[in-house]
Amino acid sequence: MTQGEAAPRSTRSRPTMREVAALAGVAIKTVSRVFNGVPTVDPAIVARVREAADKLGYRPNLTASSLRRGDGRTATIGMLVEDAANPFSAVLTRTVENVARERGVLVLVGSLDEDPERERELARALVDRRVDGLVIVPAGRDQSYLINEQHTGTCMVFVDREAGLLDADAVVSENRQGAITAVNHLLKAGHRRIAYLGDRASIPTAAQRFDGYRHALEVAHIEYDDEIVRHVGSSEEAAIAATEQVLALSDPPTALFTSQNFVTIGAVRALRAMGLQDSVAQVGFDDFPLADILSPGISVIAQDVEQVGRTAAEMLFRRLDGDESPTRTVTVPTRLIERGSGEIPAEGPCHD
Amino acid sequence: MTQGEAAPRSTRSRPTMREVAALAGVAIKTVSRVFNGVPTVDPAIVARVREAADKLGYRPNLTASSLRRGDGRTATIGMLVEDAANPFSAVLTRTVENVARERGVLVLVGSLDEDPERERELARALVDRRVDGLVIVPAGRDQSYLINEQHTGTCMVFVDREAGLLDADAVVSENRQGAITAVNHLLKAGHRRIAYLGDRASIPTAAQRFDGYRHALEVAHIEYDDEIVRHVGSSEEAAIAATEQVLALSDPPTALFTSQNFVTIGAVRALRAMGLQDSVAQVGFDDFPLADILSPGISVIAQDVEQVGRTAAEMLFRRLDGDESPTRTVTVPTRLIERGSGEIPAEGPCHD
DNA sequence: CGACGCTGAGACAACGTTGACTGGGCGAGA
DNA sequence: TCTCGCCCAGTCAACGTTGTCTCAGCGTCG
Repeated sequence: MTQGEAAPRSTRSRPTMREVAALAGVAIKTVSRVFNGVPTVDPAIVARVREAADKLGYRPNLTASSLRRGDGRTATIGMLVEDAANPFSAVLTRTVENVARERGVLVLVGSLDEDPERERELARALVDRRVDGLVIVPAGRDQSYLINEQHTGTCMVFVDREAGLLDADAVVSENRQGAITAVNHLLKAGHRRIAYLGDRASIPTAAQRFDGYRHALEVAHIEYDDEIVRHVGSSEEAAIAATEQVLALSDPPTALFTSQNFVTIGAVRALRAMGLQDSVAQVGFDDFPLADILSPGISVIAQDVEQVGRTAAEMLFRRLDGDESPTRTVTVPTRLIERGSGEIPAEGPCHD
Repeated sequence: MTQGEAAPRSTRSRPTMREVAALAGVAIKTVSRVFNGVPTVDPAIVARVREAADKLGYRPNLTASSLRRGDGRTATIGMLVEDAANPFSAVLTRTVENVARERGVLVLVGSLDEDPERERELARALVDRRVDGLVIVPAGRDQSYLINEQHTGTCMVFVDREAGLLDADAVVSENRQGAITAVNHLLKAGHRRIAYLGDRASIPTAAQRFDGYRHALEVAHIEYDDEIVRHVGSSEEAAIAATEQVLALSDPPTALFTSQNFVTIGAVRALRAMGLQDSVAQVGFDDFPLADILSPGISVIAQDVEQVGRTAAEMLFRRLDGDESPTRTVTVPTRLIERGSGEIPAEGPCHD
């Protein structure tokens, strides 16, 4: 809490083309031409205009420009994620930003916190600012409120989950197959009693992963037991509690499939607190930093978040460039990373 | 890569107030009044206008509005961070977003990757879009290029590092004192040979932390030895290499002060690879997820990123509300979190 | 030497909206 | 009954820019 000096505020207002034109002794339209790189302007005049602009500290007003311009483009896209602070959303944002930057496009970011109401509000706020396109990780299950915007030319791509009640492009991870891979991996290590701990079942990705879990068990002829299935939401605390509960059962699981990031971490904490990290196997869905450095390392089904983000951004810009092909959903593969926790063998009598 | 249906694109263009007015049978100005909540409109007319707007799917154009409006506010601020994907930046972004949201303000985000050129480009891009204010984690050491914008009424707050050659508000963490605390903590555990591993010295925060390191050693009458000081940048790989190097010295350090996030994590990896995690002490600057779950847990000087972000956003909005008090720099305290790695005692002959 | 095309710059209107002003209708007070 | 003032909706211009059109000047070719 230091230093200072008289703060010079809003002394003069921002110069406009009019003022630059006056100083350079040309018409306003000529200034416009110079700043738009129109080649039919006398180099001497270009120099005079540039000089005048520099002297005044002139910067073009993109909002006015986009208003007048034919295409009405704002060179801005909107991005709605679950929470800008979480690693998945952060990496996604950055990847989209990278693609956008190549085209001089900036990204407006909003966090939804899984609140469908907020999703609508923020989507509207973005539309009101006339963003050229939207990248949305939807919180709700009904995006029909965007149907109007879609018809009036706002391009949009959904990420991680498909849009509900709206025909739109989407990029998703291979959730169901990833879950199947995870469970099969545990089965291969001899486990027959595998708990499922995941996010609320109302969340589409969670539902798909759960579906994969059930499918894999069914194929292996293992009876489904909802005693060892918990849809706990995405908090570490809830995951810790759930882990403790299932392991306190009279017939506890020998392996855990944790289908969401924070759930995985919560389970890791719980296992360590109980000293079971080396005897209960675990495979998590979604990789996380330092998963490899724990002991044992945590085996995961890793999503390729960069690929998801890049694909989504590229699809969006292709639409903006006029692609009118039918909408599609691109599925990005996941892959198993073995680090130790998923390879812990089942204890007790061997069923092989 | 599935599904599809004829994609209906840009069929009609977005409706305007003119069209709503025509449908409702009123003047365009009346529509404007309705959407701005002006109370002197007949409720029956309000209803008619709203109905017409809904039928057309009308949404006001904020860019046009802000152009015409007296204050010229766009209800958008710009945020430039080091990398939207890294946890520090992501949390910062989210905190600023939260404060902005309360005021109906959206946030444009850009990543600088420590590139001063990019900083200028993106700052310009934001100014060209007439953002109401800027929150900047500066990459360069010279922000005088913003002097014009400052004088023409663009408010700005710098975060994590103060602005160079520009008198502007800033919110920074207690870097020097935090480093002193870290080193003192290691001294208290009996260490006399403490390595410094940090980001490039050209980065202001790194320089301040390094300064704290030297100061603490000086106060403790320990001779400075640049054999065990490495300014390695912010990559894990470089940190791993540096850690290996200093520990391979004939007179290796018994403790490490790692002054940056990725450096800390790199050192953690290197120590584990060498099996030294329980014999070489370590204190890191900046907390990171799962630091507590490692064994030993990693002791850190934690920055209060939320507080930094919130403070910066609040300062910015106070300026936007007309605060013309002298600029100031707010310093947010850091705190030591003991988790084990920093409490490992010095081996060998005791000097006490 | 005159008509013509071309080059380069300016005039004007418009993008979608709102600030400032105008004007019609109506009730109240003289 | 007339006037004054108020209430409410409409007209007009302007925000900063660019698309369209116009026009002056000049070189060229028949």
